[in-house]
Amino acid sequence: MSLDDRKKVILQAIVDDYVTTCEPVGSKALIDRHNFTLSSATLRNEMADLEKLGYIEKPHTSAGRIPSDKGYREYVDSLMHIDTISNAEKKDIESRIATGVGEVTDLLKNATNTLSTKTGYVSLAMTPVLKKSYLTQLKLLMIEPGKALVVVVLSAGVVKDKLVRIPNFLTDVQVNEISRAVEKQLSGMPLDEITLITVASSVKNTSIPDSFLNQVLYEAYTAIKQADKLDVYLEGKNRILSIPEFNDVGRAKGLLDTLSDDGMVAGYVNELGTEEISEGDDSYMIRIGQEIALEGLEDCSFITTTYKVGDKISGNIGIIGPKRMEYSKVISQINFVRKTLNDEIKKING
Amino acid sequence: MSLDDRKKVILQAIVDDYVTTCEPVGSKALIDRHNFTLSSATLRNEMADLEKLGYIEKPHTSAGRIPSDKGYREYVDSLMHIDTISNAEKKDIESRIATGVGEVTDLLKNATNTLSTKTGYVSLAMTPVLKKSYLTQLKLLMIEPGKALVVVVLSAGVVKDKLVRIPNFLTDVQVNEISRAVEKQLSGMPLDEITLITVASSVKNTSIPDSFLNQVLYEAYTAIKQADKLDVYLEGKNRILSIPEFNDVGRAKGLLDTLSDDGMVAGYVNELGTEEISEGDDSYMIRIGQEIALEGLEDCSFITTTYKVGDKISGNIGIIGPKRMEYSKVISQINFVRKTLNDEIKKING
DNA sequence: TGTTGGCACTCGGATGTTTTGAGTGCTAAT
DNA sequence: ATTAGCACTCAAAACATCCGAGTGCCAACA
Repeated sequence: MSLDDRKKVILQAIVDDYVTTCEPVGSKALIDRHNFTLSSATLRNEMADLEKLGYIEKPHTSAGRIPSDKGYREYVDSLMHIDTISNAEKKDIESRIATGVGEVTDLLKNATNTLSTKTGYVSLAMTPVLKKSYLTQLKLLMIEPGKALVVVVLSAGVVKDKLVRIPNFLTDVQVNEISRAVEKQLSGMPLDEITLITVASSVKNTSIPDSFLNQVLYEAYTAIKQADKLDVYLEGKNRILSIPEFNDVGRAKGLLDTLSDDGMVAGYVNELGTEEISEGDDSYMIRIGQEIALEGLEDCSFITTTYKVGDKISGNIGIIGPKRMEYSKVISQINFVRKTLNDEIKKING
Repeated sequence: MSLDDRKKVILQAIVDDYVTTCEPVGSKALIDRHNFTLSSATLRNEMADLEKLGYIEKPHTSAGRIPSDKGYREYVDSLMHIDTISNAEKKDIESRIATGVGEVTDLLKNATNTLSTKTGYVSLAMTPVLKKSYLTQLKLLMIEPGKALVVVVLSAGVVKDKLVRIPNFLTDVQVNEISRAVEKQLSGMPLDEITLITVASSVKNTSIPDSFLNQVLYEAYTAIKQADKLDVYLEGKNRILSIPEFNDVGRAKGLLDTLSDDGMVAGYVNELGTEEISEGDDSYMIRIGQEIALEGLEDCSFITTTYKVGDKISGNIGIIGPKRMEYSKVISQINFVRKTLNDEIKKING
């Protein structure tokens, strides 16, 4: 017994109905809402089959059916047709993303914000994976005696900085000297090849005592390594509380607690990101329910896609919502956000 | 009829009990837990009086009493005695705050984090009020053709920066020239005296065409103004979901929605901050329930205190919790965090 | 006059019972 | 293979009951 066409149509209808009503759907209700040329009895038989095959399940004996993870999977893989997105909405998304932008991270913030508002779910974006990028500039900027700003510029156009302490008596001129020497040595070097040793060995023959020099270089090193860190933008966490599935404070807290651990989310998404995403214009990845290996997300789906910074560097952007989600709509939105984001990044990085 | 000593003791007992049990307290229970030399009947009379006076109220006819806002107010103003804080806890707080610190904002983040963990409530801190401070440095740093980093250093030791777009053909040397000119003109100037005009008029007689120069200066100006912005650090929002009062998703959402509007919270706290806080070592401000003019915080209390950066500049730090809160404990913690924060800031700004 | 034991009363919350109705599976007829 | 029909299930809603911590008030007492 496998999924014949009729079963597919029925499964599709069940998912569609459940998504909109959030209530288990029964044979009668299904007949009412769609004009099947079927009796409810036949439908029941088919539904019993679908259940045996694992595509739908019953919360309890005398209730309707809800899609299982496998059912959703079948749905997103081969049943749904992706929405088109109206021109008005396109305009809206474009203007939201392009507003008040100075650098790539601004775009990411805007994009997550937009996604969250548009979908009504939690959205997230990660900064580009910088490991694959290299250092283009490093500047030490004297702020006042004992304090300097390390400015790190990476190939992806990402700029990070860090305020560090330096020996009190170092002069403006000396700091400049170090700055130039380090930059000369390191610029162009891939980030993961930069070690404390390469940094330390970059400056030689200066008037500055070694021990102090090393202190400065160490700070420069940590600043570089810190720039390497993945940042996560999560938007719209509060919206979780509006989702019926999370009407229970306990559940909501479970989910929110997990989400508030940026590192954990980042790690997970990053891992996913290494999996293959086909290279089309409309490519995305979906993780449904138990497929998500994060505590508290058992009733959620995770839809991510990738954006690009230049040729090789990419990052992830996507949303987290309930399994019971209007996939077709959300996916169309994500795809358009991704497209806009890519375009805008190109504009910035010219 | 006013609050005689016995009534005060009773009110105190009611608040204490209610805070720990989260259940309306009745005459019998009160007698059981405290060894009053009173019968429950007398107690009932006294409680009826306290109710008439508005210090306590009944959720419904046949229930015990809970403190009213006025009751809490009386409690915090004259009934409670502030906890002392153990040495172990002091050490803990000190180490949490002083760990991994580079600049003042790091301290603030650590401090809010500490406060939230220690109290179990939401904690918040605001960056120093910068209006009273002045500009000490302004640097334009060429990143690549068309892009520059504006670094703004303020008297409070606060460093902010912003990546801006500049005309493509401007050279490193030209950017430096502008940078020096602007800094020379503006450094030492109070932030609120800096206007687009003062910035624009700071550079004269250069080789750069006016229209392009103006573009750069405009970006510098917005960067300065942006540095002027108050930042709010809010920590531990999730903890709200663990508070019995907010076991209801609707309420929790109301509160969280308000809190997620940083600007609104900042505005409110800032307004409060202008009110007088006495200058003792242990000074704090409490707003209880309806006294808080923010939607969704009707069942909350707001405890804030101020920290200092140098002589004149100060910022706020505090917590938001349920009205039903162990005030004495929380206040002692806030005070110690404040003290530690002040000490550490002095260390940094030396 | 303030205190106290006593008592009738209240009412939210817990517990138990009944009803309802949408849903199911199965069977026999088409 | 499809379908009408029927007996059965069970969560949720509606209704009923009970319990007890709590109250206010009164009359008696120090």
